[in-house]
Amino acid sequence: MVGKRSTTTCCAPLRETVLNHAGASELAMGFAALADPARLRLLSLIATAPAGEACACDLVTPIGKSQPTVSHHLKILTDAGLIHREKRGVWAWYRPNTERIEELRTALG
Amino acid sequence: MVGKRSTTTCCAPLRETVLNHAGASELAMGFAALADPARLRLLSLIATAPAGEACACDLVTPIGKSQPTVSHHLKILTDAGLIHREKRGVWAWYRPNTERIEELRTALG
DNA sequence: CCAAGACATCGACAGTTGTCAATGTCTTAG
DNA sequence: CTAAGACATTGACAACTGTCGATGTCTTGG
Repeated sequence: MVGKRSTTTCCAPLRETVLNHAGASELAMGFAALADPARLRLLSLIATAPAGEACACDLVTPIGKSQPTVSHHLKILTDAGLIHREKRGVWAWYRPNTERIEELRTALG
Repeated sequence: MVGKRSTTTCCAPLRETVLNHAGASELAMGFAALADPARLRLLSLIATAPAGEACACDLVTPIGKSQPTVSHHLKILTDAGLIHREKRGVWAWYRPNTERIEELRTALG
């Protein structure tokens, strides 16, 4: 259950109305991106970064996996809309996409 | 990333402190259970049920998958701590585990 | 232009997941 | 006790996922 997210705003809290198929897919893609410890730690590292953004170069060591693996996880988080990537010179900078995170949080509310 | 959850309370919001390995695994198990459209719709059906609980017998048709598949998804949600199962007579009744759902919601906060 | 370095992509592989048909285990009506 | 029915479990299979080493693509310093 990975894939690129659509841009529609989504969804009412699960307990309020029965989730339709489209909304369920949309949310499932987001939660799938959170369904891995390494990705959760990446998101946490990025969200707690002092300047509000983190350099990919500082993420490989704390995660303790290979550089391609970390790059892969960052791509999944990006495709799911949970983080935003910006390439500046040689480095890639990541910051959390608060709206999308809040969207998932709202669904659980 | 499925499995039975532990009973420890978990975790501070991702943005407040960097998630440790144990907390990451704990959360990942929860989010993995949410990473499927059918399971999200099941949880939604259960959470919106009038009496606060839903009979498994009323869940197969709306999901549109086979009975064993629905049973399988309900087990995953149960093992992840997101819903609670109670067998009464011939029927199985499910209700949401609000604390566990709130736990996941808090992590995204 | 060249070399070094940061990051992404590719290819491969083992492990996991979603699905269903078939079957098993209970519980209750008669 | 027996039959029917609700639900769980099993077995099988294709599809997907996480991981890494090797390699590719940029960007910058010299």
